[in-house]
Amino acid sequence: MTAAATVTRTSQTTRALLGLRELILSGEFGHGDRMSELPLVERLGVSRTPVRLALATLEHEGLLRALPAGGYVVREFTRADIDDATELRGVLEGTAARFAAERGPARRDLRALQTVSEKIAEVIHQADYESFERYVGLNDRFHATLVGMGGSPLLQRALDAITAVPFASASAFVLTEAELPASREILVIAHSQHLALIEAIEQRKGARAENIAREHARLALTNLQLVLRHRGVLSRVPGHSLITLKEDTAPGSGGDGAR
Amino acid sequence: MTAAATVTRTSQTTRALLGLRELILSGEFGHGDRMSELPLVERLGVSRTPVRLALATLEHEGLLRALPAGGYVVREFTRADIDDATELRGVLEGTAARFAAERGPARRDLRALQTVSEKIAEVIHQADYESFERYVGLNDRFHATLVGMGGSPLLQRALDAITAVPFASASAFVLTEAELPASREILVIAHSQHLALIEAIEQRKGARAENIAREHARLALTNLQLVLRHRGVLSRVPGHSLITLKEDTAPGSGGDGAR
DNA sequence: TCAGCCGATCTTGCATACAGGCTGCCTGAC
DNA sequence: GTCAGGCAGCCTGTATGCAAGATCGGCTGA
Repeated sequence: MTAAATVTRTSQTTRALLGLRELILSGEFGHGDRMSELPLVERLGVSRTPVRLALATLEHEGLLRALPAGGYVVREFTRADIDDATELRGVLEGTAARFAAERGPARRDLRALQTVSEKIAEVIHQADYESFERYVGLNDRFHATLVGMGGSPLLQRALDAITAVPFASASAFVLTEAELPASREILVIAHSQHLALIEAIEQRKGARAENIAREHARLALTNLQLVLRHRGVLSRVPGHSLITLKEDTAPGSGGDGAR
Repeated sequence: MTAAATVTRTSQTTRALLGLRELILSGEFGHGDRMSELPLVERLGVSRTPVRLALATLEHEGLLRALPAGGYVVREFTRADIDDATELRGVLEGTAARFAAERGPARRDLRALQTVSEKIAEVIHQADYESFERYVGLNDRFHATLVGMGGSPLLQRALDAITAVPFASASAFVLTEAELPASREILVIAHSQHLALIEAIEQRKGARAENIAREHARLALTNLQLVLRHRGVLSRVPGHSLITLKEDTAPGSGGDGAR
């Protein structure tokens, strides 16, 4: 107890939650795998109580599915789930943008969006991997600011629930495509949408802002299609083991199809 | 949900969850009240473990708020929260309607909507309290069918999260206004919107369906305003004790303000 | 050889014991 | 009289013990 005391002030439940999410998203468990408590206790170094609480939380988040007879299994996500989650993210972010426009954005929020946007403009004109990493951070900040400008905690909660789905977050595939040729063009398009979004909000054009945000989210699906044409890179996205793409069962190739 | 079916399998956690929700919504606890575990154990007749699990669930649902130092308090809902929740419900139901229209509705789903709609048409032309009760059931069924037609489990989840907010469900105020004169007119309007919605979905006009569903949700706010003009009836809505309407804090009246 | 039944083990759900921390009150000293 | 310090009670987080249930495998009988 004293040994790890310096490591963390976090509670056991938090440690269990983070550890479990990491285990699941890293592909340690595939979809359908049962999450028995005792092995997890051993694995995570905490007792059953926090593990059980973390499991319940992950079920609420949608990463696990509760069995009728008790216990949890890792959920499966289909291509349709990703499409749905992305579309819904667009709908909700669009609503946030509309709210921001209708209610009149705060001057400092607009400035924040513009500042992030300018930094993004610098980053996307470089092609190195580090720039892509910076882009992810900036992009997330842009979206977080935007959602915050909606001024609705409930909306924020709903969005958090949606983006818990693997692959549904705003910059899910950016790092994946860092090495793909067409990637930079997509970032350019995304940046132009950001600019248009800022303009629409500034001019308090709610409907336009909403539509732009929706279309902006759909760009992620273009990303997905791009990534799917280069199968190899998919495996570096966290949570890829939870996805089942029907056409993915390539005939004859075998590989890890053993399971 | 499945009311009678699960009665036999009543786990302690489920009992605690239902009991707690009942306690909170019935006004037993006001907003800001701390939900200590031991008193609840005594009250609900189950041990701390299921109580704790139920508390965590209610926090995920949004009815409770976790304190930084540990423990939970009953959340407070403002008028802005209700407005937001209603608008968001409209956005999500609108999305469900759009999905249904775009993907092409199943024949039997359309029939179901029409059947419910015809029954509603009969009910709204009677003014007795029983008819209002039947209306609530039919209305909920209409909305549930509509959301199901969206074909998106994620959307369904998000909507469940929204309507957990007191006053945000589709027929939150209907029973309240059963005795108010203007109520029947509102039901007539709602019914006409239902019909338009069915038509739009049938004709696969997604944008129209979406807009109608949004406006349909906003009708609930008209309801709310109507109810607020007759303060007395508000107290029979479940969860009213969680709402703080700013103008509602009459100065000096005291009453149960003793906390 | 196959099907059905029985038992053992694993697993979860529940209860409770234990420890640490926070709050608030009380008392003593200045 | 006031302030500070300490103490006690409560409250939560965590661990573990216990029992019921489900599942799986093996054995037996037809």
